[in-house]
Amino acid sequence: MKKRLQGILQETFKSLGISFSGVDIELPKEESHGDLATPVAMSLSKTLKKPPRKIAEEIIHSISEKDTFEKIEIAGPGFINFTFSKAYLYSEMKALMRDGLVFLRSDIGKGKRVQVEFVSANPTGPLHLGHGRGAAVGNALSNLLKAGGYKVEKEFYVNDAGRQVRLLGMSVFAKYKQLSGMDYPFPEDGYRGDYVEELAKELKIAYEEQFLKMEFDEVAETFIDSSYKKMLALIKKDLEDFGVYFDSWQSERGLYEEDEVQQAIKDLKERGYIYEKEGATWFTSTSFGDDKDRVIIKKDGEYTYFAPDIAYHRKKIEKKFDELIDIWGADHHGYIPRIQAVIQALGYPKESLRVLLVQIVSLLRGGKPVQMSKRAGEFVTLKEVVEEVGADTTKFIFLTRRPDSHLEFDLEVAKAQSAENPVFYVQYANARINSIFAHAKEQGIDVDKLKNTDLSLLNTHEELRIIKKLLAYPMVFEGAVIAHEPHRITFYLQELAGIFHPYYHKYKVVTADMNLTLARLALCEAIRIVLKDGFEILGLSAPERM
RNA sequence: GCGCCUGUAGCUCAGUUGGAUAGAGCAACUGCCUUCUAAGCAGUAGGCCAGAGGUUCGAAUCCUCUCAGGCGCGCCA
Repeated sequence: MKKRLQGILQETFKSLGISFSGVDIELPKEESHGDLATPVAMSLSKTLKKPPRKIAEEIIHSISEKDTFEKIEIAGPGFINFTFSKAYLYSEMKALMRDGLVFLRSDIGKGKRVQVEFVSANPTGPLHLGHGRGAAVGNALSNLLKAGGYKVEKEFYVNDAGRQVRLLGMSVFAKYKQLSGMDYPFPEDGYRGDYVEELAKELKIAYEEQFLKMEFDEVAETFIDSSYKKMLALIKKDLEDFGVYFDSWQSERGLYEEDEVQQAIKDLKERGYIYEKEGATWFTSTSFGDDKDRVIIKKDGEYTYFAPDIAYHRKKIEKKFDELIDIWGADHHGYIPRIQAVIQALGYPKESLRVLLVQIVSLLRGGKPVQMSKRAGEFVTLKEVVEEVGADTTKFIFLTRRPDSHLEFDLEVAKAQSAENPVFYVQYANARINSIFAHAKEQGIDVDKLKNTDLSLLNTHEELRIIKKLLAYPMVFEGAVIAHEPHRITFYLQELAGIFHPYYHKYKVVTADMNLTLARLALCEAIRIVLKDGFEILGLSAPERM
């Protein structure tokens, strides 16, 4: 639809001798403003030194392919509003049904390789709701980009080295001793969740009392490794239950083992971005706009957490992806300048890495904040939320908001709404269509004949409105891919369902009039194709009956 | 103190990167099941887009300032 108009306008401009690249075409909000509109006459008014309406007139006058349109109007301060002819709409709808995804999606990525890194939670405890938001957004974004012609790799960075997993091991060790009645101090900032006790119990069963007399350092490896591995397995399981799968799990330890950390520092040193001061090793991130230089090797010889992060991003960028996307919790936004400094120090443009911030989720129950204290180990996990309100609902709530908006997730509202929840509203449209088809089959209608249906029988206002909405999908899709914004798809689906349900209520699809029935079934089929594509991108299920 | 994010209907949020008379869903009120699914439909009501300036044909959107909330500013991760 848009492409066609673009082509026509391009030609028109040529014949008028006006050079104008990238004609702005938009979907008007108001139905009376036609199917597509362009404000181009207004933008040209200054350079051409003519009033916009006059320019619009000239443009309209020079359009050769009048058959495509039912009418072309000048409106308001100089908009040109295009209303497509029915014949054109039917032919496009036919193309949609024939070509399916080829019609709906467009190849924006052109095979470009992009890596999306998300969740990357420390394997020291279960995922919480904030991770869930990252998971839902990262997954939908990956699907969206894939649908838009990118080759996408989804990666989870596993912090399996360093202080945090060690602390987990120590916590489990302390619990292990305490379980045997020993008076053993729990680490200062240790992990206190119930899962720590579970891990300790499992180790006690496996090793009985053989470590009781030992110090932590003697058994550190056993306790750390078995603990974080179990947590990681749990995280993986929770993500799978949430419908999120990764292509790659990059281990932080692996970076040390493969000498990547050392190499990365050496690399930066050779480039002249490393210096020693007060016994520590520093990276000159201020050369690239960071507030201060950052320590990468401490006075005591230990690496800071930043060192493996440097190595990790160096490794990523040297894999030569065309685009790197990191999805972080907004509380980490302060790290953006230093990571981008790394990117630049390694000789790549800042834009090679795109950091998408996902804002904090505050969890409420009945309007009251749910108290969460990580230190005391009291927090609601993603798993619990998914069990309580459902995976589709949870995802949908995340995907009906911009990632950078602060989000209030009220468990009661999410559940109480469940009867009239937007996600069900959209899924219900799909279920209804399935049910229509089931009914049609029962009536002995040959559902496979839809391809040759006479679509011109679809000429009520509601039907034309639906067809136009379907034909707008490629524009919405394209916009979503370019902007990297899956939530646009969510809103589109709600709008589509929002015109299907009234239609369903007002008209019967399966009637005695066979040709009309087939035409309406074709319309339903087209809706189903689009809904299904949207569900797939958002990672939602498409239940056949509800 | 500095930096980032946010501020739109009673509540939760959109607003097509600057377009036309700012939109949904909840909640409230009035109606609709003998029909392909009522997880639905029809209707009513709800707004100083936090505030003040500026930029221009045109601002919720861009710039400056103010106010409010959130989050960051370690040789912690």
